[in-house]
Amino acid sequence: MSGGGAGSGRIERSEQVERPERPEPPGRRERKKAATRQAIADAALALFLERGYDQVSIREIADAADVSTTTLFKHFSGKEALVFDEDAQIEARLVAAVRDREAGTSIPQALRALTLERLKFPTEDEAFAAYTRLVESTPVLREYWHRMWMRHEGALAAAIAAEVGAAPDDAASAVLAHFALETASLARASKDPKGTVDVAFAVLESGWAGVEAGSGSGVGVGVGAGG
Amino acid sequence: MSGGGAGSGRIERSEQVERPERPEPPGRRERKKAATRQAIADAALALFLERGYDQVSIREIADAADVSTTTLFKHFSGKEALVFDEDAQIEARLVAAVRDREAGTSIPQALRALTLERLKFPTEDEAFAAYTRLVESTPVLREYWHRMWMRHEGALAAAIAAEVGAAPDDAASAVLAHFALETASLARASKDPKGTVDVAFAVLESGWAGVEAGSGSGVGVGVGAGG
DNA sequence: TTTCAAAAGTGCAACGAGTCAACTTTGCCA
DNA sequence: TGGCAAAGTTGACTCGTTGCACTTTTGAAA
Repeated sequence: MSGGGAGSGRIERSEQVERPERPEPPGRRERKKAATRQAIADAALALFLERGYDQVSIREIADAADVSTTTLFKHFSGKEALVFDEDAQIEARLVAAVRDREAGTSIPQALRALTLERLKFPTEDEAFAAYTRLVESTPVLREYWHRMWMRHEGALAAAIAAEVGAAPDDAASAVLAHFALETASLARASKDPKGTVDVAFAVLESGWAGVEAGSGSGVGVGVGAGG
Repeated sequence: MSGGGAGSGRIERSEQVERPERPEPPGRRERKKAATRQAIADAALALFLERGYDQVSIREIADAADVSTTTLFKHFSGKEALVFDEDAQIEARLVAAVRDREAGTSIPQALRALTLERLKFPTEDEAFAAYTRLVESTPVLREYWHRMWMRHEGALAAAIAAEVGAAPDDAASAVLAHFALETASLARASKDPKGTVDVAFAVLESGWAGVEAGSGSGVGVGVGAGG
């Protein structure tokens, strides 16, 4: 699920949405390149959904997309990457959730909201549900997703530190960032995701209030959303 | 670092310690089997330390130990496993730390002590330091260690739940177990491991006190539970 | 327009990890 | 001693991934 809400998951390939970021590819070359990439991704997802991730080989995907395996790996860093889009906006949304939160909202509360939003997936959309099932049921894909998600740990920690006026490598901010991000995986593995998220952020909420109050230079500890 | 204190790391192969668990192998057969396993592990570690993990192939290790690759994989589940011992006692120590803690010691406090003990490694022992360096500098080995470590999450969560009289699948206990175990990895990546452990468990300490008190229904945090 | 070199795309063959299916050796025990 | 089962061997095979060489495209100079 690389794109919970607005859209960035690989599943979107089937919806012909016009991305505002790249309205029209500049040159003929880039357009062809994008088409090749899309053909590979489409073939891969179709085969994965049909027979399961482990039952499909790279060579089969390359054949289905009518390219060589070398070309496939020029477009995607590995087999797992065939399932996910890059989704550069994840990090921006995490940082924004912390920086632009409303007054009176604590940092853990803001992160809780974003985590819940990301866990919520519409079971109505059968195609998306199938995609989710594929990722959830394949350990290597779950781990890849987890790595992608945790890659933003540093940026989130820095955003939190900036918000409370601490050094960029502040330990407490790093701890909060790590635990908050980990909550998504924890909840996903739980049989009551929402309840787990609530409990986790309840712990972080009161725990964070404690360490923040006792942190060295007491900058405006309140919720005053700077920025 | 699969064996911080008393000993269970693969590095022990060089110290001829007599393990109380298996004082003397029963038959010649099992002794030979253990010897083969040890020869493979020794050859692997020696080569890894000499040239680096990625620069050594399975076949080289098998050759050095004078066995076939098939035999090697009969003894070890994969290349990463060549570096770590099974270490079944980790889980026992985690559960014991929670169950047998002294009166007046909170569960997070007990887990903090165990985490700190596990992070502390003697830099005096050059062989062990080299082993640590190998694991730390090889991403795939770090990840493998993390997976090994987190595998005990369920058992720890159950122990915590039992201790506070909650159901075995209690969400709060699962959250505490997960966060407490994650702290080890978080601290290892930090430039001030001990400080990070202190901050992380400070968060968990006060956070846990909050949810434990309010367990049952509404957690004492007024976050608008939409949904 | 022609020419040409760099860049980008492509394909083949190969490498390393890991598996599989037969077959041989070896310890164990009746 | 004979026979069973575990341990080990061999060789070929699959699969993800990469290096190398070859072809096409592109942009700029002549």
